Amino acid sequence: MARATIKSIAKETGYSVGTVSNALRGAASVKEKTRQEIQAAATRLGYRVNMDGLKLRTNKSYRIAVLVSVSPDAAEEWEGVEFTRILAGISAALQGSRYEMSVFNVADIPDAMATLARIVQDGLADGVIFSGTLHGDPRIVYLQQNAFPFVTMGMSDSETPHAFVDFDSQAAAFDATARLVRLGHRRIALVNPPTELIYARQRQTGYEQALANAQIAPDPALIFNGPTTARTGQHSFDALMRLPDRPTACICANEAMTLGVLSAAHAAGFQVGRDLVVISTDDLQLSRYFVPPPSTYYVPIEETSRLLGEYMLKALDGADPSETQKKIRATLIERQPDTPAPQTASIK
Amino acid sequence: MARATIKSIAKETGYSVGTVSNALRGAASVKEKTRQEIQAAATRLGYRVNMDGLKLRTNKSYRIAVLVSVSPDAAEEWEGVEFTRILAGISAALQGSRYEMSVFNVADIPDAMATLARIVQDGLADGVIFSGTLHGDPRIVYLQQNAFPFVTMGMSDSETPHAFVDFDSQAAAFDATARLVRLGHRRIALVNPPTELIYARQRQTGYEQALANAQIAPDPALIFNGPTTARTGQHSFDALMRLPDRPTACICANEAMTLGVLSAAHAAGFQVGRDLVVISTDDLQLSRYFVPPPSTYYVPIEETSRLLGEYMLKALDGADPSETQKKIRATLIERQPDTPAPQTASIK
DNA sequence: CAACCTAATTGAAACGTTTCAAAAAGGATT
DNA sequence: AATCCTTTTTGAAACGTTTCAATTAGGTTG
Repeated sequence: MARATIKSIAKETGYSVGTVSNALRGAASVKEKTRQEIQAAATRLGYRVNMDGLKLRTNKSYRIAVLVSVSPDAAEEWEGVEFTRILAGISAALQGSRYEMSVFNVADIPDAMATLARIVQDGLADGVIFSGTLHGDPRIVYLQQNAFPFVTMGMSDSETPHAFVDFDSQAAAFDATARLVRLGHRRIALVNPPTELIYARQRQTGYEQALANAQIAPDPALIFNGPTTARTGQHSFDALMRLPDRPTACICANEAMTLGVLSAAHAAGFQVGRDLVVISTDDLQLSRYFVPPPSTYYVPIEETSRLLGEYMLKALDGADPSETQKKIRATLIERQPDTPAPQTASIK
Repeated sequence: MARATIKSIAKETGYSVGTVSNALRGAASVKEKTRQEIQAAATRLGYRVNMDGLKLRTNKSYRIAVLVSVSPDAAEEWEGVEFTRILAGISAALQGSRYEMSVFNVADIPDAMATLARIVQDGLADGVIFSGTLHGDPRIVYLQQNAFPFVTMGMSDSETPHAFVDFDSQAAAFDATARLVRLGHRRIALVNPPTELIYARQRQTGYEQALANAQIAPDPALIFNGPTTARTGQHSFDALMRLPDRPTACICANEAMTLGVLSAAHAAGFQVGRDLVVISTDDLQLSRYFVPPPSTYYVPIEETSRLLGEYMLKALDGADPSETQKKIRATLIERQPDTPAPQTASIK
């Protein structure tokens, strides 16, 4: 038995194709009794709309493009792992809707721009989701110019409001710093993402605010920026240890960086937890298995990503940006005993 | 300017729609000169086929379904992370073809069967790729019965040959075990995936062969099976340490399990590398950052996954299974000094 | 009951593609 | 020049859907 179509339902019920189509979409012009009758037949025959016919007719793609940035060395490094969860979250939100998720791998920003141009011009998708918002993000500029629906993971500095879901990086960095200060730490390192990322600035601001509150002058030598990989963590630690006045604590922006710091510390013979305190922000919940397991600010990323999908659907529905913006606070998971600062930055 | 279609090319060149369609597909019935003329017009107008029209007409989906198994606790654990790479590889292979990749999340085997039924019956995809082959795998049985094209990651015990890409798990386990035996280890633990997975058996076989070669009787107490997560590694280690006669080495099936073992060892005050040797198999290249970094058998998973995509395309093209089967050897990356076995299983 | 209005239904066209029987165009052979 | 092949091109139908002008049915009103 072939798959049920609008036509077969029309034949079955005796109504015309047009009526069946209208009925199934719940158009007001169809009499309620008729609607029910047609609906019943549809369920009985196991009707499911053929998206190809629909797309062809409506000239909509019913697709949400998700831009996934994979840097060239991603294959060598632990980068972009969180995308698995992000995609899972988005796809969960799209379940039940007519939209499907389509992944576009992009290498860098120019590549992303080229991809967006294709998406917008060729109608490859009806909306876009991407992460890693930049200062004066060209992607946002372009999409807003073309009035193309999108949701970002991370807020932007765009004048025009748009849909986004963001972690409150500033608050997390502030809390982490303040916590360490409270324990007596005065020289605290910050291992941060590349400066062009908005949330790198947010983190740094939170960090500096907490220091200012404690009247500690920030030291630029303690701040590192780089790709959110273990390698960056490793290199940051190595550089830190070459400083004449070493830090007693280190705040990392994600698990990969944390892993790199721990790895380098071990290689250098440092005992983390005694010589140095490390605090992280979690992507997955992996850091509990690190040696030693660090305290961490955790955000359930999959759940958060679901919001991305939901906001996208709302945006496509014409929702006002004010309904599709959210900032999410991270929660602290304590794994290290509250190690106070050593009297002097200790050397093994 | 609207997007070019076959119709607009027909108008432009003066040929009929049918001729243009045939020409663009390179049908032999079209005169070479005409073909070139039409082809030129197509390029000039920037023609790109509209897949929705194509799909509707041909009743093909031009889609490759990839079954991604996410267990319920995947969100809590480091499981399925390698899928990011697998998907990237497959999608790379599909680049340039008319096929696109479509991800189907499935929770377990019954769920996978239900999904496959939908895919096959409703024509959701033209071919399927999945991993984690089982003994008497019902997915393979079903797809073969329905003559539906598929490629598996991992070989199967099916009578009928089919396309697959596999790691040579048996060889890797054999090599790892033999290497440890050579260093004097006699009690070697094996932290393995669930027994129903074919490659779990393969690993165990390789392990037992190497032991047999050295005339060491295998001890069932040293073999653990469970989800390939850090938690399994952790629990395995804890159980191992309760044995009266402890192992001096441990072979883990993937990075997550390795991480779990290292974590548990650290928590128990064991010094890995002195008290116990751990050897891993890599998914990503992450274990180099572990504390301490273990030696590992590595397979470039993304590159391998590309083969999955290529074989899928070949299979859809009607290629013989013999052309679409490959076993890949892992290469050893040494990170631990070749730690010999301690005189007795040492306790801290 | 005729006339009118509203509510409900129909029919046909259109989206871009492939496919295939039929027609047209060329050539070669008588 | 008539006939017959072969090569090339055409025209129309079909895939499943939406959309919209036109038609019909069903009531109300005068």
